[in-house]
Parts: sequence; structure tokens; C-alpha cells
Amino acid sequence: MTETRVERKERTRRAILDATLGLCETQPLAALSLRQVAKEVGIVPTAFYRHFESIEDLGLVLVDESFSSLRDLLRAARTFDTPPPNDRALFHAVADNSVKALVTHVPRAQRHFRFIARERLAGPAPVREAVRHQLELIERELATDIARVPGAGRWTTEDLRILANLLVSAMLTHAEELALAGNRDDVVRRVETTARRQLRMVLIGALGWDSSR
Amino acid sequence: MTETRVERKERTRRAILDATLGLCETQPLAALSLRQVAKEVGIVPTAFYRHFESIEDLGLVLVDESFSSLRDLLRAARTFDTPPPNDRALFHAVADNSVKALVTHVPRAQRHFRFIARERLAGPAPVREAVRHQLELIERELATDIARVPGAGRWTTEDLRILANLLVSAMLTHAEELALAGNRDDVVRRVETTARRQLRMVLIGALGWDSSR
DNA sequence: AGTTTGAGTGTACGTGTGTACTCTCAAAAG
DNA sequence: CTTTTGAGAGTACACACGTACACTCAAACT
Repeated sequence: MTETRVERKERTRRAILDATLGLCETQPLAALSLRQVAKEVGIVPTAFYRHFESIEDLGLVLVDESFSSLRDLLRAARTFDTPPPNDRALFHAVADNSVKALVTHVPRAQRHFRFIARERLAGPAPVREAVRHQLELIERELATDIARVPGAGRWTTEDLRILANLLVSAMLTHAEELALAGNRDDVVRRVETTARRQLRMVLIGALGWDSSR
Repeated sequence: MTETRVERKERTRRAILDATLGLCETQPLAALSLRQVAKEVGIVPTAFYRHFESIEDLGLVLVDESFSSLRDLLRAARTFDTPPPNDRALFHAVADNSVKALVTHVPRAQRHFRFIARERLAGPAPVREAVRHQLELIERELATDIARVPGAGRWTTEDLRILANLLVSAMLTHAEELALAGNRDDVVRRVETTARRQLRMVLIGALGWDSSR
């Protein structure tokens, strides 16, 4: 039952991260005090400094952590069981798949999504910048992904980025709504429908779009 | 140069509202202290209570105020100088008009937009609820507006709501980006392009969409 | 075995916080 | 002219805040 020194340290570090995520469900990071976090973890305030330089520093770590679970979601959304027969079916499949990934992953990583959504705009400047940067990376990934879809040949790189931006901001809105809804089944289903329809509108609408105007 | 009693009271009330909007550009409402606001205004902390019950109460007033400037923007976006000749031109005109309204209004009411964007997710629960409610009203207005556009006949009410939701969340994202950019011309132009293209994609894509699947 | 290391403790400080209370003093009401 | 009213000032309190400093004591290193 003895614990090595690094193990123990890692355990309290995790406890601090978890406690902060928990406290951030009801208030933004900027409204959080070092003492509040320490009390929640069960350590003395000064012990906090053994792990993080400041609340802001902690926030940056949480951003990285949160985005790695977002990446898991996106990876799931990209995987198909069976390749769809035609274009229209493909778009439907993409939409359905993405939304399914959204509603199954979000509850599991609720606190991460909520954290990102909150701190994206309300966080301290460096935290906001970190979130913005990560979202940009995701946008780019999504853009190259869409580029491989049939009918996307006519699209310019710029337009693909713009389309990806639209999809990311829509999905972020839905993720936040899901996270806030908790486990209320009716809300989950409503968001699910809205998200799926929006993706279809955009993707199918995209077929009629031509970058050359 | 004498000032009536109600005039004077209204003046400090405004000063409190303005000071709070100013302070909220760098931090969320929840991280704000009553004393900070009072100091900024130039009154003693206890005098605050003559105007608002709490910071949260003040927040709710700011939400109302902010949304009335958002409504101004939307009204501007709906007004046309000359009716466009055909459907495609109409969609382009709608998109151009909306985006023009966005980039001209946002700088004027920057602090209001920033406040909404921040507090929508990071604010105290009652403030978040107030923002959510106002956005829902705007969505409904937009939906009935789109319903009058040619080609929208085939759309169900539900789908119109879903489309409006997509547009509102996209425009909110852009408004926030504009507000954060301040007066940096290159950013403004980039956001402008992105917003216009997204609106066109969605609106023109919408022509190809059929609610009946 | 003896020594070093470092996570976590305990105490102490100056400062900021919300709020209760009494006081002022000019505009409004009589 | 006198009285009432109410925005704002001033003082006071108990409490939470970040952080500096010296301490403990078991695991890890030599």
C-alpha cells in the first residue's frame, strides 16, 4: 500500500486539476481563488505552488487536457463502419456519424467541453489565446478532411477553411448546450436533431455551392 | 448648472453601468467586485446599493441594454435600399447587407457584444438564462424573416428554426471576433469575408435543401 | 547507515472583500 | 420658511485573499 513519491505527487496534481474542473462548472476560472481550489482538494493553500505557478498556469494545462478529449471525439466522427454508396448518402452518413459522436462523447467529457466553452471567451488572455489556437488547428484538420469528399474539388482552400469554421462554431454551440443540459433526455434529443439537420443543410447545400461564385 | 435630483441619480446609475462594461472587457462579471466598480465610478462602496441590489442584478440590466443594441443591428440588416431582381441576387444582397450591418454596428456597440458573448456562458446562472432567452427570441424573429424569402416555402417551421439557430451562432462568433479585434483593419476584413461567405453558403445551399428529406 | 530532497503543514502579514451602521446636506415637499 | 427625503460619505467589522517563511518527516539517494 506504499506509494512512490512521484505517484503521490501525480495524484495530488490530478486532484487539483479535477477539483478545478468541478469548481469551474459554476464559475469562470477568473473568479476562482487559489484557496478555494486548495480547500476543495484538501491541501493547504501554499502546497498549490508545488504543482502550478498560478491559477492561469493551471488553466493552460486544462486547455490542453480538454482539447485532447475533443480530438478523441473528432477521430470517432471520422471513422465509418461501411463506406456509403453515393454522395447524398455519404453526406447523411457524415452528419449522422458526427452527431452520434457528439452526443456519446460530450457526456463523458462534459466538464472538459464546458471548460473550453466558458474559457474561450471569459478566460484570462493567455488561456483564450490557447483555446483559439487549438480551435484553429481543428478547423484546419476538418478543412483537409472535407477536401477529400466528392464535390469538394471546385472549392478553394479559403472556402474550405470558412466552411470548417462554420461547422466548428456550430458544433461548439451544441456541445455546450449538451454539457449544460446534463442528462435531460429531451434536451439531448432536441440538440441531436438540430445538430444533425444543420450539418445536412450545410453539407448538402455545399453541393450547390461553387467557389468561383 | 444645477441638476435635478432624479437627473443626478440617473447620471451615477449610467456611470455604474458604463464602468462595469469597461471593467468587463478584461474580466468576467463573476470576477468583478462591488468595490472595484465603486472605485471606478468614484463613489463609496455602500452607495452602490442605492442603484442595484447586487452585481448580478446589474448584470441583468446590462443584458437587456446589450440586446437592445443587437436588435438595432438586426433591424439594419433587414432593410434594403433596392429590392434585388432574382433569387440568387437576393441571397447575395441579404448576406452582404447583414455583414455590412455587422461590421458597422459592432465597433459602435463593441462593449455590449463582448459582454453578451462573455456572459452567455460564463455569467451567473440568471444572467446566462436571460441571454439564452433573448437569443431564442432573435432566432424566432429571424426564422419568420427567412420564411418570407423565395424558396423557403418547402421548409418546415422546425427547419427554419434550426437554420436560424445556425446563422445566429455563426454571427455571434463573428461579432465576438470583431469585438476582440478592436480596430485592426486586417482582422476586420478577414472576419467580414468569412461571415459573408458563410452566409452565402448557407443561404444558397438552402435553395437545394428540402425539408421533406 | 546516514544524508538529501521535496510534498505538504502551520503561522503570519498586509490587503481586498461585502455589508451594517451612522452621518451629511442639498433638493423636493409641505 | 420649515420639514422630509434620499444619494452619497465615513467608519467599522469579520472574513477571504495571495504569498512569504520556517517547519516536518518519509521516501529516495549515496
